[in-house]
Amino acid sequence: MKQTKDRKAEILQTAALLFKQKGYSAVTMRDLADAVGIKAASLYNHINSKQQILSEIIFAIAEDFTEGIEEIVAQETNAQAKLKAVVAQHITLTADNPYGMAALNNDWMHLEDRLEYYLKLRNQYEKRFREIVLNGQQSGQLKNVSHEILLFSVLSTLRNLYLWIPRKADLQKEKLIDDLSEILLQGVVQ
Amino acid sequence: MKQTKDRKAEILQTAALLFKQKGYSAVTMRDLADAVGIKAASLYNHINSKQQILSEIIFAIAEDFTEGIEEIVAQETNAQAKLKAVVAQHITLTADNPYGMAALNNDWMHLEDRLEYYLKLRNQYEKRFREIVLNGQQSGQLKNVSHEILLFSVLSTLRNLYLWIPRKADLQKEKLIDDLSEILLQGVVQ
DNA sequence: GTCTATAGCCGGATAGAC
DNA sequence: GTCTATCCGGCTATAGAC
Repeated sequence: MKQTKDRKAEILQTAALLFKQKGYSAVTMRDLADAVGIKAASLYNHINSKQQILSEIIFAIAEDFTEGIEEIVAQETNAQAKLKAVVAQHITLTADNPYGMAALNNDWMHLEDRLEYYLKLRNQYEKRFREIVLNGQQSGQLKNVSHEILLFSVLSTLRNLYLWIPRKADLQKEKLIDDLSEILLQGVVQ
Repeated sequence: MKQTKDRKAEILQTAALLFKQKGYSAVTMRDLADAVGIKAASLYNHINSKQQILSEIIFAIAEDFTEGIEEIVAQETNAQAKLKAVVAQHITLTADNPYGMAALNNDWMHLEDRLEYYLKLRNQYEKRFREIVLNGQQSGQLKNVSHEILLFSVLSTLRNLYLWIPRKADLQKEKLIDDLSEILLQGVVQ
């Protein structure tokens, strides 16, 4: 009834929502089919396997992040501006696709054939982020605490945005970028 | 061969490790038995069900957190000291049981009978945390940004410690408490 | 306390009619 | 493009021997 392309997008979107709620392994093809309103066997006219669904959801986002941080690193701005740009990127990509972000964060270990490629992208992302932090410390803009703790702390918050953003119905993106950057960069104490 | 009590502790500990790696649903009783070095059927001499394993892992920690934050709230100290005490509690409990923390964070939705009790404990914890933040804002110690964003940001980092602490073989707990409190409270900019 | 064997159910995926 | 029917393998859990 529906066109293949629309239906496939609907399947991927619904799958991402279910993966967020229960995790990849706990979602069955029958669960997914029910949520879409068709029978499990019919899913296979649009996708080849459950594994392919996970892979498409994850890499659509992972590649955006990798490209985005390369642009930020290339900017001729100071470390503080680069960190704010990273915060903005996380907020923008998470707001666009919060359930996909959940899969990226929580279900990557269930990737099979493309697990190595995922790990490569993630390591590349963290390497670029680390460069920004180390440069900021060398130039005296950022505190000389362990860059590992700094990286862990900021990235933990950014990676968890998917838990928080969908609850804000009327998301004021620019305000969130300003407020969260302020908290992460300047702290919470008056 | 082994005593029931030792074996049960070994099973719970091994299960927590496997749950961290793949999530509750993707870990089979055969996986767990293999990792312990016995056959799947033998697990049932020590535990009643897979569900009971998850429940015991999660509530052992969840109750510690709930009790701990009640003590912190009751302290006669300012908001900054209370927040540092919360950071210290998270670091201590995570260092004691990092894999259990993973289950607490990622697998709680697979609780069946005791899901409501879990949600009650979690809501109580967040309520106490929110009280600390709101009091700190009213007394002028903490910035007047949205307390929701502040809470989300700090709690995201603390809840992700389980990903980071096990990688630090020679964890210097007191130093980590100082450094992470500094970053979360005072920010990263010089 | 551990084993082998197996019950009974549910998982992903395919075949073929419409 | 969706359906019914089904394969077959893997799942949790139990029975009963040692």
